Amino acid sequence: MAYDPSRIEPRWQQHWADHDLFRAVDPTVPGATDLPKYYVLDMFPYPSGAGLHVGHPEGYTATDIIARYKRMRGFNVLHPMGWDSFGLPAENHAMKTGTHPAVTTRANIDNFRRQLKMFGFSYDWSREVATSHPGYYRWTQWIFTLLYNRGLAYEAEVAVNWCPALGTVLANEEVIDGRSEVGGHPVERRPMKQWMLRITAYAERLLEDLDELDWTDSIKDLQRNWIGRSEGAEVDFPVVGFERALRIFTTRPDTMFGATYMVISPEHPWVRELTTDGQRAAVEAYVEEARRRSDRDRQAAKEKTGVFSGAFCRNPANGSEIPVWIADYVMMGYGTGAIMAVPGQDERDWEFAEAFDLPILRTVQPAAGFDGKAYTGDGPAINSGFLDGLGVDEAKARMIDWLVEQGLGERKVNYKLRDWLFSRQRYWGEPFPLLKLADGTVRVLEPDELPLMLPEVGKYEPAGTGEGPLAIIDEWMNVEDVRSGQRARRESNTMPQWAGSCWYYLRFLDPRNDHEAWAKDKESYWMPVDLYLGGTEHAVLHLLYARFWHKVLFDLGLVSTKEPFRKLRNQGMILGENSEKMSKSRGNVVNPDDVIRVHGADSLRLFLMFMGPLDRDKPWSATGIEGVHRFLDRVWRMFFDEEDRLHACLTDGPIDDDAQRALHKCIDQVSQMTEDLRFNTAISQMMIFTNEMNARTSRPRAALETFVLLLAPYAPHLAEELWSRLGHETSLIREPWPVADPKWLVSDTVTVVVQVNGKLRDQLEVAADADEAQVKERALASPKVKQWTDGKQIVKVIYVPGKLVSVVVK
RNA sequence: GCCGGGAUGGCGAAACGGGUAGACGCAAGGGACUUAAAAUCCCUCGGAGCCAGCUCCGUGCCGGUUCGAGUCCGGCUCCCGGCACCA
Repeated sequence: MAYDPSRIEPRWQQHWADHDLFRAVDPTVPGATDLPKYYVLDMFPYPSGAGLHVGHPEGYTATDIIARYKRMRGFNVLHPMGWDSFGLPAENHAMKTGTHPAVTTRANIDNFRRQLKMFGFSYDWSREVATSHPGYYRWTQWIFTLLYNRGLAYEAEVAVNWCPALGTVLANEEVIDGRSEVGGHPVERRPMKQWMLRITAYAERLLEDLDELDWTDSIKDLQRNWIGRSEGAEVDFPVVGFERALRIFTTRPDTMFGATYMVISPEHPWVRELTTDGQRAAVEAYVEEARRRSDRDRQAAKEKTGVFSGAFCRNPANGSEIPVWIADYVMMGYGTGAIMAVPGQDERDWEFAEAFDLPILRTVQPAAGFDGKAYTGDGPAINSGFLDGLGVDEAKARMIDWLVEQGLGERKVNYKLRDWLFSRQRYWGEPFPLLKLADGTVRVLEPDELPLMLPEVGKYEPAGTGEGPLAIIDEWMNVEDVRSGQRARRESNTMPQWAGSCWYYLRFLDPRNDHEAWAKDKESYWMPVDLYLGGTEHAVLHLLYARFWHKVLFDLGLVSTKEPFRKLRNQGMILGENSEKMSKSRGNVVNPDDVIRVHGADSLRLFLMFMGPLDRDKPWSATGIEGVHRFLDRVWRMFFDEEDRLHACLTDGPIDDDAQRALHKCIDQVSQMTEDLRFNTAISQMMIFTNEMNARTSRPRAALETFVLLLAPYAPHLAEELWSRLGHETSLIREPWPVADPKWLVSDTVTVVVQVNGKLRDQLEVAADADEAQVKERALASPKVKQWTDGKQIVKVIYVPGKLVSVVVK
């Protein structure tokens, strides 16, 4: 009987479930905290209608290997799974078919769960959560009230992507080149009242605390760039003929003597006042045009545009009067929405100055040989009064000191990070837990009023007014507030999909708690997440939002760690066989159901890990999976003969030295590589061991048993089957992980290579403890070496113990 | 443009305090077993040279450091991801 996963796998999955072997033991259970804890988490999926494709389980397999490995190493492992189940696809489906998104979502979740279970992942399914479940979103709403009460949630008029044809607001991702992704209708910017979260208040901490995290540098860099900290100064430029001064932000206060004009954004609140009558018509036309253009259009335009306001400012550095221009290359959302333009040292300003014939003055001496336009490098200040001769850094510091002294400005740090637009004009999301009372105040709901349930709606289309489908459910929208006795209106917007995923890792700690979002003692035991694995696509938004919420919860004393995810890794993408991204339209999607039917879950798990390094993109290969399947066949045949009996080659008694060396090398390598998430090479090591044993007519049973334990995290079904057929009556889930004995890791002899002038000329087998003189002597005596040294002068002989002898001749 | 990451056989990849380049696997070719096929097992498998023992070349390109460079340094090219008029 050959290896047949379809007979083995369902049985062991059943066994694990029946014996509840993956349950994480809560710290409230006596004795639980004697064990060290390990929290290993996957980024939970959105349960789409298409089901899993092979990309999903790549990361899940990696975390499952770690979860199983850590259990064997004696950890109390928390390894949960859930569903990020609010979201657009189910709502779009509802618009087409009228099916309630909850119904679609439930069916999709059932399908995802079924597929995940086929892989034999060791999730603690008793902790499953879904963000769209009222028992979950009740607490999402509660966290929103915490944010609100801290002043971190506010309503503001912000320019959003309004699509008149679709009658709805679109997210930035849904707008392609100024048109709607769906239907290709024009999209315009339109100010609308929206809920915002003040993530910018945490910008500095979100940046600083990255340092202590075990994340890859590339992800940290992505977040750092996104936060975009820059140091500089805010400076007041008095407006000629006005009582007021125009405040600008600059990172180059040292170049102030070279500021030859000013620019304010078309959205700047002073545009109207600063504009002179003579310029009014031109300015109004320009501002109107800028308003119509989407951000994307504005950014795509290469040519600088702008218009003179008619007003002048006085440059505080040198007293000169400089014109104030209005141009859309300055954005209202950053700094003060106004700049001093220094064309001599800024490429954008240079371009604008050239286009509109404005004066250019260099205030930094360009490096010798510089023949470009704006010079942004370092150099001594020139044409800059008291700064002349100073380098850029020193001149900046001196200028800021002077500005502060004169009361003209101050040191200032700015961030690119913007506050988080937190409302969506959608149905399938968390309703905002608040009431807008008749007296104009807002009351957030108390915990005992939650959850605020989503009402049933007749149709899922947007209201057409820019509001979501909830806006027209009159009996839900307009209520009497029992606590204040006032008439009140609810919020018709819902929260974005990011909301639920901001804190799910906390709910997993205490998923069935009806009284609080999580119990404090459970939180302090399990947190932080020790390993978090997911795709790079969430490198910025999800991870930044979750960190933000976590820090707020930390400030409120509700969590015990500053950061939620101690170690973060990203899995790469599984590409189609043609090395293109898998997609239905490309026809290269691989369905795990099919693969498991043919090869079994263990083969698929193993192949996903064997393809290459975890973090790299890798193309699928139908023959590749046959290869690992063959490996598992060979493992099987290492134990059993054709009649399905334990192989006659299996020998009892002590393990011979060769087998010991092979085994302990395998233990050593697999342990290290598993720990380092280098699963591809760990599997290679297991293949090497198997090849070696299969070549032998005597296979020490004790060595093979130990090998089964190494295999267990990777191919758990097969390992359990082997373990039980070797006579063990209990699952190997909690068998101790083998430990390599160092004495079998060193051999008596080592191969030393001999190089002459850097080229390999011979290899010597020498005793591991041979001394240097002895090895050198043998190397020089070798005929193959002599061939290259005869008649030459030996200049030097280098010896690297146990590795090589390098002979230098002339 | 800026910030990351990458480039090694026909293919996926190994080599991670500089020290035998190509482990392991796939594909391919040859052989054994078989009436035949599948499966399995064995052998070959970077390129070139009177393919025997051997020599030369070879890790995207050009230089450098070193006894010795896939690995370190300087300068490029191409590919992937992110940001993008952020003052």
